[in-house]
Amino acid sequence: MSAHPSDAGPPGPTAERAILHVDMDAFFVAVELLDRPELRGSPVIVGGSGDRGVVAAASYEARAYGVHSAMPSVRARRLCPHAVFLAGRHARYGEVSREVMTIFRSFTPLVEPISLDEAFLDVTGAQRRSGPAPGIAHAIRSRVRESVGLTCSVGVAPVKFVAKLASEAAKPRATPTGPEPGLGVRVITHAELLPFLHALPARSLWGVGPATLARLERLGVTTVGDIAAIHVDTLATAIGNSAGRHLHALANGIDDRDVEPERRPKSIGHEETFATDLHERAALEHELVRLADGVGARLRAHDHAGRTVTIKVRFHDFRTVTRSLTLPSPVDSGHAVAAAARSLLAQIDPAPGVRLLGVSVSGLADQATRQLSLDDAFDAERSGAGGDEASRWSDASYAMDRIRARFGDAAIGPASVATDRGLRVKRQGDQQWGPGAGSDPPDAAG
DNA sequence: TCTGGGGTCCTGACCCTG
DNA sequence: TCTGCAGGGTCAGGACCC
Repeated sequence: MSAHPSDAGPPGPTAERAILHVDMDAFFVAVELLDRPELRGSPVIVGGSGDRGVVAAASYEARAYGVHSAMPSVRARRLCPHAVFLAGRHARYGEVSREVMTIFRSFTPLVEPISLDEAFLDVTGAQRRSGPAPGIAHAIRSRVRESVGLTCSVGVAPVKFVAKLASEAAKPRATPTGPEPGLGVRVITHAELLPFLHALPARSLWGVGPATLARLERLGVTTVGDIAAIHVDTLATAIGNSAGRHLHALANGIDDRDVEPERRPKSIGHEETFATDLHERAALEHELVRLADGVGARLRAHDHAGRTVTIKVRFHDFRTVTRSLTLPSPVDSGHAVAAAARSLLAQIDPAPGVRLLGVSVSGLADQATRQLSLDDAFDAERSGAGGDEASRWSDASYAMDRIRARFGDAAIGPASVATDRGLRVKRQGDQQWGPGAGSDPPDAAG
C-alpha cells in the first residue's frame, strides 16, 4: 500500500477501502457544447474528418445512430450524415481536465488520472472528514456540474476495477428516442461485489480484448462468473500465465492495486498517419526529423532523457513493424533521437507505401539523476570542458526551448522541417484523430 | 468496413556472459 | 578448451487501454 498523506488520514482499522472511479460523460463533445451551446440537442461528433480519421467522441444524439468512439469517420458520416463534425481542441480539453482534477483533489490527495476525462480516487481516509463514500461521490458530481458545467458518472467500490465497472453502469444511455439519463452514482458494496461481477460478460473485464475473448470462448467461457469458476491453470494455459492468473483474480473480486497519484511515464513518443501513403525515403526522413523534434521537446519539458529509440512503420496494407535501438547513454535532443531513428529507418524499404510513421523514446531517466556515462567522460576529456557532441546538442535544444517559449513553436526548429510556408512543427494532440479533410501532404525533403 | 494517437505490459527469440 | 545452463539485456511483435 502506498502511504496515505496525513491530510487524507490513514483509514481506521475498521474502515472499508473505498475507491471512486469518476468518468466524464461524452467529455470532448460536452466541452464543445459548453463553448457552443447552440449545438445542444444535435448529433455532434468530435474526431478526424478526413478519409483516415476516427471518431474520438460522439454526443448521445449521434450514438443513437450507432456512432461510437474509434469508429472510422467515413462510416460515422454514412450512419449520421447530418451530424456536426468538429476537429477537436486538445489544448482546451486539457484546460477543462485540469479544472476537474483540481475539484477531485479538493476531496482527497489520492487522485490517479487515467486520461483527460477519468480518474480513480481513494477516499478511504477522506471518509472520516467528508462522510461515507457514496456521499462524496454525489458531492463530486454536484461540484463538477456547478463549477465546470459538465456531468460525470461515478462508481464506488472496494477495489479499483469494480469501481470502473460501476461508473460504466451509472452512465447515461443512448436510445433511438434520445438520451436516457443514468444513475449518476453506482455503489457496489463488499457484499454485492461477486454477484455484480459474475453476471457481467467476460469482455467487460479490464484486459479482455477481442483476441483474449476469442480464446476464452473456445473454453466455453462467456461471463465473468465462468472465468471465476474455471481452474486457474486452465486459464493460464489458454491465455498465458500472467494474464491468466490476473484475470482469474479479477473475476474473483481480487485487485490489490492502489490508487497511484504520481505515475511516471515509461515512454514518450509521437506518431502520425499521413493523408496519402509515402513511398520516398527522403520524405519519410523529413517526417522523422519533425517527429523526433517533437519527442525531444517533450522529453526536455518533462526533464527526462531516454536510452531506447523505437520507430514504428505501418505500411499501406496495415502491416506494422517496429525497430528499436538502445544507446549507450540517455538522450533528450531531437537531433540525437532523429539520428538513431534514421539509422533504424535505413533497415526498412518504404517502396510499398507507408501510411504511418512513429518515433518514441523509452528507458526514461530523470535528467537530474542521469549518470555521466564513460563515453561522456572520455569525450569531455578529449574536447576540454565543452563536453561531447550529444551534450552540445542537448544544450542547443534547451536554448531552442527558451526561444520557443518566448516567440512560439514555429519560431525555430530543425532546418529540414522548414517549408516555404514556415516550420512544420509536431506537437502533442495537433493531429489526434487522423489527418483532417484536405490535409497538406508532407513535403519531400529537398 | 476500415481501422488515430498515446501509451502500458507481456511474451518469445536471440545473444552474450559467467 | 569445450559444453551446458542460467540469467540478463535487447529486440520485435501482440494485445490491450483510453
